[in-house]
Amino acid sequence: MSIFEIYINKIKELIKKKQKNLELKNLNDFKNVTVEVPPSNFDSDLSCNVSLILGKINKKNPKELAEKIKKIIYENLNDFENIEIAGPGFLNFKLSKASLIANINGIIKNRETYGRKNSNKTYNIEFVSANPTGPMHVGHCRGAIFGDVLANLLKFNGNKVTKEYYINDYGNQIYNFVKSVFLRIREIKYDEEFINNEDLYPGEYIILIGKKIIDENKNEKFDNFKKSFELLKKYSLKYSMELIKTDLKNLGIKHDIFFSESVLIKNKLVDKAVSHLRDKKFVVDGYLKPPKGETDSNWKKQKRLIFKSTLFGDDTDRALQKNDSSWTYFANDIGYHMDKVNRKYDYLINVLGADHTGYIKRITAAVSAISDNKTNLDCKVCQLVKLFKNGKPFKMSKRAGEFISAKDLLDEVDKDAIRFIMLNRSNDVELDFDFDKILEKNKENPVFYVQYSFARINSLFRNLNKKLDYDISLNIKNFNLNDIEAKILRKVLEWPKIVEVSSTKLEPHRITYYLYELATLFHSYWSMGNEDFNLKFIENGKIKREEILAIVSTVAIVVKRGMNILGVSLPEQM
RNA sequence: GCGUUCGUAGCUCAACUGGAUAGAGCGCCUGACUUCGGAUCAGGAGGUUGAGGGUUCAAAUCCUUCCGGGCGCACCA
Repeated sequence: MSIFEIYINKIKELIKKKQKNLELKNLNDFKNVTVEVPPSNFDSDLSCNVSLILGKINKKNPKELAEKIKKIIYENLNDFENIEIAGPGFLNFKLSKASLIANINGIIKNRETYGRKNSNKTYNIEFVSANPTGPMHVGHCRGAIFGDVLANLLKFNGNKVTKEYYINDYGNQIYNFVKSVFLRIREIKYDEEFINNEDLYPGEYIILIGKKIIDENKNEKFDNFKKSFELLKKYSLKYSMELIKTDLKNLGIKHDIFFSESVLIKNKLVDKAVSHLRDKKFVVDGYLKPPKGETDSNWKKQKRLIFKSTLFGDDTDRALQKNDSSWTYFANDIGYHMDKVNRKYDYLINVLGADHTGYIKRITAAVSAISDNKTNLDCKVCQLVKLFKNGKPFKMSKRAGEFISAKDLLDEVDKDAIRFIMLNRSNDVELDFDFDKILEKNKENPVFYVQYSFARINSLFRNLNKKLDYDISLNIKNFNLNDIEAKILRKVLEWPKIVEVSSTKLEPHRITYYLYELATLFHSYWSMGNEDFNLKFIENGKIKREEILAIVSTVAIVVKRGMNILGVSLPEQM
């Protein structure tokens, strides 16, 4: 349990017990009552808003109520050295030396699990799901890393997480992809010019795939597209998935399940899902309304199968069949999601690119319909990545087949830096990715800055001939923290809160920000010895005070836990 | 037009699902290297949180009307 949970529970219990003395009629289950980190300008470790909340529902002056609660806490708990009432009625607590020591010891003792928010749910995270028509590009990287770190985070808390990739290996795009490979093969084998048009994939990788296929099928003439189609499809998909899997591997990502759309269709999962929804009357024969703003000249009214997604909050009902009565992409996706629902996860998460925002309502509607509102699907959108080099943006042009691929990125920048930078923004904000900054070894590069703090801590321990997990013993009689040490410890105590919020909100960027802040405090602490010789850590080869090692150890522990979740390496020396 | 998302310091962004005096980095100005690794640090200037209205003890955060950018918008995937 985190320090915040421990004290919120203690305070609640105490107030419940003393409810009459406090003349509180209504506790309302302590809804919205929290223990938080106070703003940094207050010299306190913890802060509680209980008197503001209870004051309001009991129509009492919050400051007066706070005084009473403060008195009761003093009389019943001896964890605090000081309690202050601040602002409109916050209770600010300063922990006693004994409880500070207990906390530090607890962190050091439970270094592997410190910060964990215990939970044992099952999650399915679908992410990347890049079309198998070509290698991954930079935008996919962001979603890939986001999903992977989310998985790490949820696993850290004790949940079971399945990482899944949906392969869209069906439909027109695959036809065009295979055709492109065919035409490239004709080009190589028979010197026929490859004439690009909008439906085809011109990229260089298509040529490579073509060459590989030629090598593996020496006797095949490739004189008839129809005849060669199945063979070409098999190999083309295989090789392009290999490209994608290599990129993922180089980013440090491994999915548990690759789920194929064409297998889904072959196994009639779509038919099953649709008839399931038809039984519930959510799928009917009907007519779609023409899109608004469209003049009806192009609009053909046609009877088709329709999913009534408006019953579940969508803006319009959605077609499940095309004009030729084959399934739409959405229908297939319903089949896929029914399969996920049937696999009985507690939570489903889809990580999507910004261009799929418009798809969210209908797919969440579908999941609600399939599961009778029992399964919750959370769609997280990763916004665009904008690349910069030499201060200038580069553009990606899909038409010319020129885009910056994950491989291009990995060739220049190591995976640690890519992972950290991609998470250095909230997922719903566009991200500027600067090739130059990321290669620098200074403060402008946050990955380096955080790694460097850990390296410095290791260097300190090396100088003392001690190991990082050396058994620190603190003595209550002469335990004393200076201002910066108290500040650092408060930051370290905040770690469980960061884990909790990041995982409940599914926002891993909070971890990168936090680690940067922690590293800043640490570097500042480290450098104080430059200003004032008395603040140096070591004298005559020995540590001056045991508290220093304790504080620094807790920093190392948290940095390590954080970077593990981010999947970023943490060298002991740089 | 509809939906969705964002708008916070000169620039790029945070802000603990409503909290206290809105915080970082870059850039700008001023300082600290006989170093426990200066690959760093200390200090300063910089804000009507796009605009107006509302909800309340408390709003960048919730509601509402505008303004402005991104993305999407039958039968593609």
